[in-house]
Amino acid sequence: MLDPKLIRTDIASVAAQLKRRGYVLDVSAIEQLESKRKQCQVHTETLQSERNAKSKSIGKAKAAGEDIQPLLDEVAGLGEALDRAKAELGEVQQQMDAILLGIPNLPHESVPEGKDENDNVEIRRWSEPRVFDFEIKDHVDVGDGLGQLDFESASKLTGSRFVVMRGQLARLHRALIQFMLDLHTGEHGYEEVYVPYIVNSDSLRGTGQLPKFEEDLFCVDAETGYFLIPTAEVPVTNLARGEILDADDLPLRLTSHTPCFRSEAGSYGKDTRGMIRQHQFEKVEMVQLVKPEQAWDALEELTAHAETVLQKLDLPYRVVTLCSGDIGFSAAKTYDIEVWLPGQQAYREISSCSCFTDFQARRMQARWRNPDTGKPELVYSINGSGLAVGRTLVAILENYQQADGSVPVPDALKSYMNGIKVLQ
RNA sequence: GGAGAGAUGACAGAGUGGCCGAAUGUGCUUGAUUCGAAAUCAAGUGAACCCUUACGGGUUCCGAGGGUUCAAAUCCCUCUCUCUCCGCCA
Repeated sequence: MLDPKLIRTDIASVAAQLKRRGYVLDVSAIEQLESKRKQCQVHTETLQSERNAKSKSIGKAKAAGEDIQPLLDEVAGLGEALDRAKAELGEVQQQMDAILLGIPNLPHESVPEGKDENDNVEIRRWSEPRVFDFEIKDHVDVGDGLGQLDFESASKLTGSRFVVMRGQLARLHRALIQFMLDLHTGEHGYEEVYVPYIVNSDSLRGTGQLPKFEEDLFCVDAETGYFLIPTAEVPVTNLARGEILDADDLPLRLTSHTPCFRSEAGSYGKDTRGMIRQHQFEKVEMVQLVKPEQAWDALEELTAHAETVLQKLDLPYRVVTLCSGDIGFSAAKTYDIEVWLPGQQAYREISSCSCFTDFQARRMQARWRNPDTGKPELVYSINGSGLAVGRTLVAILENYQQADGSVPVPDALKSYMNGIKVLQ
């Protein structure tokens, strides 16, 4: 959520910044609603103040043993007027909230101008795609050749966009999770957290998935408003919801491994082959909650932490800055890390690292106490995948494959594989 | 699943209709005292929002939501969560 004060005082500038991302702010509607809100609120609060004063005098008169009937008569019509004013104000506020919750974050000034993903800017590459001297397979064929990757069983068990892994491959998948968590906790200064995989709608509103993107989620129970998490970002960031953090605890660095569940509504026909786009996948997530002045450095740092995973696995990748038209709803700036997939002859997203400024924090009232002012102020939130485990497995299968169909275990994972050096 | 108890400020804890945004204690901040510290004394110490250039004024918040009333932390209803005991269970 944007700062309502900013929208009130400088709506032209807000509209101009939102235009960069292709969002048209309905300025006149907001201005109209705002003036109505002001009028209603002042009116309502005046009535309330009046009622409070009168009620107080009734109390005093009664205590003094005076006749309170004249005072009661005076206040008689107030209640109804107040009810009407409250109802009107509530309606206006509800409309305003609905608008505010639907406005995306302002892109950071360093975000390149652009319309869609074609305008994203590559900022660096690491390592070179390997040159193969045999006909390469994609991960589906590699996994199938190993007899350890099974989409048919998964579709029998559930439906499309699920997978079953077996044996060494299943173990490699688990090893990746272990490796990533060990790296982030051991070398990057993150605290590991275990969190619920089902969250309530308040949490989803806090990080920005609701109310706008409900169709992307799996609802567990409409009655309770419980949803499966689409990313660990939701439960982990919401740990700070409604809290006032100690300045000494910042920056707060948390990492968590969770499954992620996405309905993938609207992506019919996209990435239907293989385990690139699944309804269920594992991810190790990094979240940082920081003071505003630390935020942009923290985004660079967190992105580097994600890159380290790929470097240690020796997987070629590039980093792109998403352009103003392609950044997500809640983000002010996003770096996508894209790993090289030989099977597709393309770089594909494997991590998305974003700074949300105070956008999420305002929605969830996540604050820290600034010792300089003594006042609670909104934290800045940053998160990124470190990494998407399924896609990392895909990258390993495709990049490490050998002519005979076997796949050597990356050095960084050997200690987790109980002696297995090659998947075969 | 059954029975019971509870949810108040950073924490502990009082408060059963008006004088309660809330006693008291602890903590914290500032000042006094001290060479300094401890102890002691004094003052201050929640949040959100609105109006106002400002000074200042106002509204809301005692788990959440609804209701009764001129007036609700206090009464009524619903829900959530916590604790104790029993049952069941990974």
